Amino acid sequence: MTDFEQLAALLFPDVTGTVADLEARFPPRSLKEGARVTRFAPSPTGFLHIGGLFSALISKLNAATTGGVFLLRIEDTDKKREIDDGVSEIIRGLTAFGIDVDEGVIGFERETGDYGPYQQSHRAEIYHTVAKQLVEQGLAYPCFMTEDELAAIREQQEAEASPTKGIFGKWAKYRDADFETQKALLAEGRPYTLRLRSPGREEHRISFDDLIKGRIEMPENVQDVVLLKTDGIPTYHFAHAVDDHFMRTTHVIRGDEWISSVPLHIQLFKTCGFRVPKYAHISPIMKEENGGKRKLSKRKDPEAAVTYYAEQGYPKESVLEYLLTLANSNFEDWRRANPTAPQSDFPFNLKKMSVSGALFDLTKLVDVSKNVISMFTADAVYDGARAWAKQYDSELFTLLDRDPAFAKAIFSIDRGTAKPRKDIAKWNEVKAYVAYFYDELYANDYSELPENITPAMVTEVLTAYKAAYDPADDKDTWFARIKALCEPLGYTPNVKEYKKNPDAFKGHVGDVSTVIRVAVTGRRNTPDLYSILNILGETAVRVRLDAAIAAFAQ
RNA sequence: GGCCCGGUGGUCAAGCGGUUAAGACACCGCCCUUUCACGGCGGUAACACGAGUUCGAUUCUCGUCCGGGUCACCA
Repeated sequence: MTDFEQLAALLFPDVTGTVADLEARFPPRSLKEGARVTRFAPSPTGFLHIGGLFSALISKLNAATTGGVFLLRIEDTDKKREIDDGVSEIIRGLTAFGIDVDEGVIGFERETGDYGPYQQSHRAEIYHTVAKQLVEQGLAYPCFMTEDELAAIREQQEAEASPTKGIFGKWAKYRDADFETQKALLAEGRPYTLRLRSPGREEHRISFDDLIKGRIEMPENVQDVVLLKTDGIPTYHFAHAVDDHFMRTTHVIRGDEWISSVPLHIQLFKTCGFRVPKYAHISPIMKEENGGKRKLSKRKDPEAAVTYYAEQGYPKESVLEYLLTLANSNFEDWRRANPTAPQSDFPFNLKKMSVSGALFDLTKLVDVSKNVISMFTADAVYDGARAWAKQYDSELFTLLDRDPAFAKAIFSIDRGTAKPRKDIAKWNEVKAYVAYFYDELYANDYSELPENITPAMVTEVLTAYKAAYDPADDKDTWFARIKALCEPLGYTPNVKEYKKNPDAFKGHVGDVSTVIRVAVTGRRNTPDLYSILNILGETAVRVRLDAAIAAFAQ
């Protein structure tokens, strides 16, 4: 037995299997040519970030459009930062936006697929098996440096303005320790980390082709990075190499904050004897702040959390649709050409992703969402609004739930036409939109009446209209009736005529309509009045008309 | 500071050596119209800067400036 082998046996007495066993246990996938295996690998440290959702979406799309596999892996190797409900939080966020995983973690302690476990905290045996092999081959070594020593080194490197920092060269105190020393230290029970014995040379440069950013050239990694922490848990880097190899990930899609560690990752894959996956680094979603750009921050920006969109009541389709416009700029063209096609039909292309970070534009989201909702059926609007209200607005929920047909009738106004209304961008706007249809929400002080309408005019118009009102009218007769009201009262049914000769009339048919509209809805601006009257029904209309007449009686 | 990446209207963005420099959002105006919304038409507004290369640079090269990322036993 070589010293390395003896050391490995000492370090990993519990490891019985070999890397070859793992290769057999997690064989290459039999997928059709070109199928991509992608993954979303968040750590459960808080709410799901909109940037996380974005990269999950991209990964999902890549797998889906190539007939591959999209898997969810939980990177819970840092128990300090972990939060209790972290995993559920992530899964809730993903499913809320319809991003279903093909494989991996699907719930608390629940997972599906043959390449698991998919939670890193359950994969210790796998990491240790690989680590052991690395030690046997002399590619990794135990490092007994203390936190204090490390801190001192950092300080010194800082003072010397050393361009490359970290543990390498003369700083790597235990890199070349002989077996006797190691054995003695181990016997003492000294805590240690397992470090990579980096084969890199400072003057070497490597390059790789990022699927989004293109060819990138960087210095080779020379640092003896930590592979296993003192507690035996792997660092991100080591876990990434091991997991993405044995889960047979073909395309690693992640935020571009990782780009600077790609040289390390490539080196890790190679020294482990793994094939290097393809990388695609996504630019972060940014926010504007006093003229500058910065990453959306979990702390400062409520809109960073995906829950924000659910709370506001943006349908998931809207958020996805917006994210897609950020992802592929030709998405909007495609959407115009295919207004009703499901998003999954869009031929997503990684290569068309923007290289630089986009500012998150809430205004644009609102516009996108209005378009999305305008394509919904009344039933879908009802369902969306009701589901939202159930959680966030009990008063609205009660109203909606009480009479579905009534609510759907409201949502049906102008819906399904070539030019649907676009009044609603998110469900929290629904209450205001439907308010005057419900006596519980309806309040009218007639303050919306325009300045030029006098109380006397209100009284005469309303009295006349009340007499003429016939709920059985179809739309044309209804409007004809209103026009007929005009002349006896001194208004003109012809707006153009009024504009030509404003002094000859008290007003025009628009003013008459406005009086009725305000009397019945309390608003100057509403959708089609005829529809509103119909939905309200004769009784309610008459009650409101009478109330208005009474209000202006004195 | 070292190492990377980026810089086209306010925002998202096409463009890849010769274009009147697309389009979308926002904004403004007009039209349609019983209000609003929708829709239609039109408008304001951009290649960070400086040198090269070239007959010709938004497109290529270099420099400057600006922005972002990263330099942990965090991911």
